[in-house]
Amino acid sequence: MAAKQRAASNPESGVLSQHKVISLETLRVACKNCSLSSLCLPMGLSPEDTERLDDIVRHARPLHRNDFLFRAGDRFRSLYVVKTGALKSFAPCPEGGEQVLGFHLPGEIIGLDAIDKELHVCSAKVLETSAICEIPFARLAELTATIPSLQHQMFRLLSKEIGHDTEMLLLLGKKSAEERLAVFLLSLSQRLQKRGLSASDFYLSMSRHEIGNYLGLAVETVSRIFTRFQEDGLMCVDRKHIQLLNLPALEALIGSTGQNRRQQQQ
Amino acid sequence: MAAKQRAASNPESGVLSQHKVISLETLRVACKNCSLSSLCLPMGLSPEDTERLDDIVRHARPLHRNDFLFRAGDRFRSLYVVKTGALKSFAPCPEGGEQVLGFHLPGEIIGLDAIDKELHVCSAKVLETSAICEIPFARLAELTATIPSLQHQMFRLLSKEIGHDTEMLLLLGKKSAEERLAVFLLSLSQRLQKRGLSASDFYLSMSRHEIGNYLGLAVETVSRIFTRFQEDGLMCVDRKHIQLLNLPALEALIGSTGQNRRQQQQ
DNA sequence: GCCGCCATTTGATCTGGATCAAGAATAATC
DNA sequence: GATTATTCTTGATCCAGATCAAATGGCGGC
Repeated sequence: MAAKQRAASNPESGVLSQHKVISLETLRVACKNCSLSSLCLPMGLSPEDTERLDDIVRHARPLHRNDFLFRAGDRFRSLYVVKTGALKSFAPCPEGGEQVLGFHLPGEIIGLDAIDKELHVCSAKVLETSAICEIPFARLAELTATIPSLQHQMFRLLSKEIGHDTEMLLLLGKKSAEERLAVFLLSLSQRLQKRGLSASDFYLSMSRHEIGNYLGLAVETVSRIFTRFQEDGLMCVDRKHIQLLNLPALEALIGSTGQNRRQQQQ
Repeated sequence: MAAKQRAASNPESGVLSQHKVISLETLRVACKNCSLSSLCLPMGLSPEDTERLDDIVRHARPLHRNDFLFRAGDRFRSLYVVKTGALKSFAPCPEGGEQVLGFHLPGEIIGLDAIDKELHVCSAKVLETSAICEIPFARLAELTATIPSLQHQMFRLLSKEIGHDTEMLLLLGKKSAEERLAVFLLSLSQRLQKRGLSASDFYLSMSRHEIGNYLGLAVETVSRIFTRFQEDGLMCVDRKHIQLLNLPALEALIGSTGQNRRQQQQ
């Protein structure tokens, strides 16, 4: 299987969107042995509690590009954790388009927004072959009731998601196109780094279209700004392959530097 | 009880921002007698469990316009529920402005985004004299561990907040200024109605500036669109006093009608 | 390897809403 | 009640980024 050789030969390569196939063995890794546990639900749990959590986690077979993990309207049963690969979640717009709500990398949890109505209001679609852990929510809720630290971890995760959405609101409400792209690239960079991959050299698993949609920009704008960043020596773009050549300069773009769009409030 | 007489004498008056003074008695109302319990944490709890929740809730003295409930950077200790009045929450922008993140009406919970980092990342400021229940989070977490339905209610609340943020992302990412205002007005209308107030006649407790900031628009745009809506017979605006004259037409503005801004995806 | 489709880039033009600039209406201060 | 400071409205102008239009380049399918 192709993935095994890749993983064995080059465990640190920043390959995010390469056409790799997931080895079945990868899927059998228990939470306690999972390299993502520090990013995921088991974070901070005792070994015993981690094992109890592990008992309810289902390790599904890998999904492939364009597969749906779930669709808007589906009944909510489980949360999902990305183990390898990448997904996007998006909400259908009443008029027929969609709003990309997020991209999900290994260790990230999908489906938290569906707990309230017990209904998925957005869809999740696979961007590149992905292995995904399924956590039936009813059983998780039973478990959290008896493991205080897991309960707290769940509260934290839900809260973190709110905090993230809040940052996005600020981004969409106040930042220029350039700043949005800079934030996007740096966010990807940091998240990949946390997963032990390169912070400055990676492959995009999403299209320019999806990036634009996510950031509230037209495809053309995304493309133009990528070119501009490249001209300015901030990055090197080759199709899906991204190299960030000047992280500090990108960070500077976000903060006080580039005057952002709309007026500042009273 | 003051709340009761108000409800009895004029249950439909849409007074949201009038300079009313909160009776001290209002503050003593236990959760089980609170008219907001159906919107708030106790929702679905048994009478006994509600009482246990009530034991940990602190009823603070009323806060006045421009008071801070908490500030960005404060240590997180408690969640807050608006009992009467209105608040706004906002995040400071790195460059010195702020992004209004939400307006909070009676029955709504503030502070969920701070659980993760145990730090408030946004500030909450009082728009009009408000009575607020404080719920120390540590004690709430103890309680949720022993009351499964309360735990579930907490999960639901957190999830609902995520869902709400998601809607805002769609609004800021894809909708025109007109649609944003329509969504804003209808959202207020619906929330007031849930609280037993008029859905079509109310007072705004926030400035045009704050509305614009919240919706990612300039003040001038807010003002202009209010005038336009008025010219079109959709509403009647007099300073802070709003009367929605044609709810269906406003709703139509949101959906398929007005072609919205940015392109539809892939 | 060849064909056709889709994604991406680049250029030209258009426009919604920002920004600038005054007034007008209210509210706060003394 | 006069004075000053806000907030809100309205008009004129500007511009970032959308939209339109085309050329180019990869890639999947066969």
